[in-house]
Parts: sequence; C-alpha cells; structure tokens
Amino acid sequence: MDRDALVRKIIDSFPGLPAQLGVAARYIVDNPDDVALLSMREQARRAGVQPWTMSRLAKRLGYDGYEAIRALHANAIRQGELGFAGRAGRQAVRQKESGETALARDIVAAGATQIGRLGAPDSLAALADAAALLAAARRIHCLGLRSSHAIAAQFAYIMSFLGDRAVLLGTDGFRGLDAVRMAGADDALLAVSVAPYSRATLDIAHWAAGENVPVVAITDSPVSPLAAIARHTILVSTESPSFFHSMAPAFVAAETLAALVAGHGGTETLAAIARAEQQLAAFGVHHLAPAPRTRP
Amino acid sequence: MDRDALVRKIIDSFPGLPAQLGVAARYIVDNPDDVALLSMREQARRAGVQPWTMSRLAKRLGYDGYEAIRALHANAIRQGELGFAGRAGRQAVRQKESGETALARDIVAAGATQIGRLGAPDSLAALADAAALLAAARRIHCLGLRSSHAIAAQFAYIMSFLGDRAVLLGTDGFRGLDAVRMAGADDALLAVSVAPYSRATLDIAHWAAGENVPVVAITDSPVSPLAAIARHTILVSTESPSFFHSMAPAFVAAETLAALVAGHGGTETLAAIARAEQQLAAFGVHHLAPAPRTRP
DNA sequence: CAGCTAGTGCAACATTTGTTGCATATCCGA
DNA sequence: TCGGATATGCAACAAATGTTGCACTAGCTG
Repeated sequence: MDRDALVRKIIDSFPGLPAQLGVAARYIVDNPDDVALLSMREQARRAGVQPWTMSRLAKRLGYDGYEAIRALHANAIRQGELGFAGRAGRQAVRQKESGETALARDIVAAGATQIGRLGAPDSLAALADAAALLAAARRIHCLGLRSSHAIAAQFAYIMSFLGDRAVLLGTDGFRGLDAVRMAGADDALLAVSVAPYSRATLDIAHWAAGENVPVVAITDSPVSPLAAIARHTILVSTESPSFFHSMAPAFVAAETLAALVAGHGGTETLAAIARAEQQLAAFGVHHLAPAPRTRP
Repeated sequence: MDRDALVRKIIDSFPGLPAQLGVAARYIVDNPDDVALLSMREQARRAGVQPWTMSRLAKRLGYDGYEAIRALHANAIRQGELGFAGRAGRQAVRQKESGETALARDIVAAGATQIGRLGAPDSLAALADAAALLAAARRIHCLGLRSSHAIAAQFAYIMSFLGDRAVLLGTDGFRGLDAVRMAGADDALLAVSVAPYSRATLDIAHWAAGENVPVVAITDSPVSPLAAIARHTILVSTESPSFFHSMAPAFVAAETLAALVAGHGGTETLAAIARAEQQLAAFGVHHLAPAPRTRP
C-alpha cells in the first residue's frame, strides 16, 4: 500500500464523504508533509477539525488507525516522492517523454529560475523601496496594457482588500485611461510594461512624471523607457522557451509588492482585510465550506 | 537556526563527546529523516541508547529539548534540503536584512518552489492533456473571477494572437458571464478557481459540464469542487507567506497551457502571430525602438 | 409526524512521549 | 590511591497523543 493508493481512495470516496470527514480528507491530500511531520492532533487543529475526525476518517478508509496513514506518508518522504527535491531528481532519470511535456517542463523550469532571480539582494531592495513609496501614496494608479494588464489588475485586486486606494486604469471603454488625470504629487503610479512597450503606457507615465507623480515601474530592462522615468524600478525577466514572452516574474513582483505595501499598514490593515472578507461573505460570493457544528 | 548549523556543531563537539552521547549524536547525523519522522524514544531504541541520552544531548548542544532538533529536521524536509539534491540551491551567506526584504525573499522563494512543482511528471501530463483538449475546441471560454480573473485574462490575451477562439468571460458589466450560453459540446471551458471558490464560477462550470462542454480546471486541490467537474485538472499551490494567497503558480500554468495550445496549431499558428504583430504595428500601439541606421 | 440511520461533539481512556531529580558507576588528575 | 567531577542508569513525572463509548443532532424515509 502506498500513498498514491490512499490519495486515489480519498478522491474516489470524496464526493460521498460527510462534511467534517471531507475537510479532514482534503487536508491530508493537500498537505502531505504535515501528515508525516506533525502530530495528528496538530493536524486536526490546522485543518479546523476535531481530532476524532481524523481517526474516524482513517477507519472509514479501511486503515487500522491514523498511524497507518502517517506511516504511508513517512515512507513517501523517505523515498523522495514528496516535495521538490525528490521530483527534480526523478526527472533526471526519466527517459523519453513527448515533445509536448518537454516543452511544458522547460517553460515551467524557466519560470521558476527567473522568479528565483527576483530573490537577489538588488531586486529585494528595489521591491522594499517601491513598497515604501506606494505605501505612502494617497492613491495608487495601476497601469498596464495588453500583456501587462493582468499584472496591474492583480495588484489592484489584492490592494482592494486594504481599501480603495488602488485604482486600475484601462478597465472600461468609456473613461479609458483618463482617470489618471486626477493624480497628483501625493499619489503614485505603478506602471507595468515590457518590450514591446505600449505607447500609451509610456505616454501616461511620462505625463505623470512631469506632474511630479512618483512612478514605480515593473519592466524588463534597466534601459527600458519606463526605467528612465521611474523613481523605483523592479526588473523582471520575460525570456521564455515559448513563442510568447513570460509575464510570470512580473506577476510575482506585483504580488510581492502588494504584500509589502500591506505590511506597511500594520494592524489596521488586518482589520480592513477582515472587514472585506466579512462583506464578501455577506454578499454570498463564495462557495460555503462546511462549518463546524457547536453543541447547543 | 539551520540543520547545517546543528550538524556542524555536532561534528565540532564530537571528539569531546562521552560515549553514549556520541552514539546518539552519530545517529542524528546519519539518519536525518528518522529524526523528523520517528518518535524520540523510537530513535533511541534504534540507536541503541536510552531515551534520556537524546534529551541530554539536545541540552548539551544548546537547545531547549529534543523537540527543537526535530523541528530543524522537519523544516529541512519541507524545503527539500535532505536527500541527494541536498544543498544545491541554497545561498551560502545570508547576511542580516531588514524584516521587509526578508518577507519579500520568502514570498519569492515560495513562489519559485511551487512553480517548480508544476514540473512534476503528473502536472506536465495534466498540462499536455488539457492542452490537447483545448486545441481541439472550436471556442475556448475562459472563466476566472476575483483573484483568478487575471489568470483567465492572461490566457485569453495570449490566445488572442492565435485568432479569436478564446473568449474571456466577465469583462463587461452588460453581458457579464452570459456569453458562455453559446458554448456547446465542441467548445471548451477553461475554469480557474481556488479556495474560497467563487460561487458563480462553480455554477457556470456545473452548467457547462451538464451541457457536455468539456471543462479544463486550474485549481488548488484534487478534491476542489472544480476538479470534480473537470475533464482535466491542473493543480496549483496557493500557499504563501504573505497575507494573501499566491496566484503565481496558476499564472504560470495558464501561460504554459497557452503555449502548448499554440504548439498544436503548427505553422499556421506562426502565420497568425505574424499577422497579429503586423496589425498591431499598423495601429501604432507600440513604442518604436530606435532603428539601426543604414549607411546612406 | 414518528422512527430510523448516519454524522458529529464530548469526555474519558490507556498509552506513549519527552524530561528530570537522584543514585550509582566510571573516568581522570593529583 | 584517592577525590572530585563527569557520565550514565533508573524511576517517576506531567503533558500530550490517538482512540473509543456514549449521547445528541440533523436529515431522511415512510
């Protein structure tokens, strides 16, 4: 019996599983390391479930107890089936694979490498500086067109949990990019663009700089036209084995930037997030996970 | 505190260590995954030593107790530092850095790791299968709301270079998500959603599946409600040290998927791309790089 | 509505875990 | 050889672990 069999068993029986057991099952599938490394009670705590639920799940799946499930995971770890290192190693051994999966692997590997490059001290410093600037701004105008639009949009989306300070430009067909007209020196502009640079992005960034609106750039070269304008520049690679350039590093930069800006907010940030989530719940936008019952 | 530090400490003090403690110390160095996976008493048994010896060794090495040593090893396992690939990717000297850049580095590192996980054989196969399905579809409806929207949008944007087969849902306030009504069995739906799942996304995916529209899902768990519906599921991790979950792995998945779908097109795909770029140039959307002068 | 079954919460269980105070054994230098 | 320090064995500890019997509840069926 190996872990794969367990996972398959869980997936099969999942639809018919009662709520609590489902939560537990999901935790096991999603956090394989934890199963082997943490005590069962601790896992139950993290999964938001009672300890007995874990025991009962094990029995229901046909094991003697939770210990059996843990043993499975421990073996998997020893054999390097879990985690990154093991998989990387096995890939080296893997023989012929179709050209398609080979391409996929190259793309993914390239992405991981380039994103890792964002971890260089220079990049980190740039991120920190940029975050400080954005955190101090009254309003953050987010600008990205075409391939960069998703980046700017994600940044604005994350920031929307912290209040309404971030504005995404270029979303509707009416005002277009005009909203940036309201920007002043106590605002900021986050501009995202990589080669070939959208003319409109550059024009707006130029204008903003002329109005003393501080500009933070996410771009692909220190000599990019955006970098020349920006107060702080975050460099991302767009190289890719695919026919299209990759925006993944820029995406990570945006996510990181948002997290750092949030960090500047302190406790009131957390309050804002809590409020936002409460409101979303009230709107009923989310699929409801089974809530634990309390005894009356 | 790092496992390496522990090992170095043990090696240093080893010559001066009394017999029993020496046996214990040696066991720790030689059987790293046992330390994390077995109970201390069990380790003592295997090492041929009394349980207290382990405790005492921990204290002697300057730790609070054996639990501290175990925690070190658990971390090492999670980060894939143990085993063959061992110490490859780890940067040697990490000088003191501010809490802010430290957070940034953690976020970036986590992103790189999780994206690397997409390179696992399973994931690659899922990507390839999904790409084949999408490539065969007449029309690809792209659905992602809230944090997943940028993902779906980027996929649709890339695909727009290959023609007009991809349609992004939920972009305008008028038709909203309705455009999917036109989908049929020879189309496909690319649905992106991670916990907490947007109700609307699930509803639409459900409906589509009912209409025999094949569904490809990018989601965060094999037991996510989307996975239950989808023909092919691409799993991405959303874990992040930041307050917000990370969509970066999903983003990479989308980019990769688009590249693979493009690959199915063959030469006419290249022609389509060339045409698209020509048109964009005619529209003048791009900033013109200074062209190399030709000698008069 | 009653009656039933399956799911879940709760309290208590026997075990096992990691640790420590004390007693004894061993080693080393004088 | 002795004296003192150090290492080790032992017993007992509180704390935590995984499990189970019982009671209550929700949801279903007739």
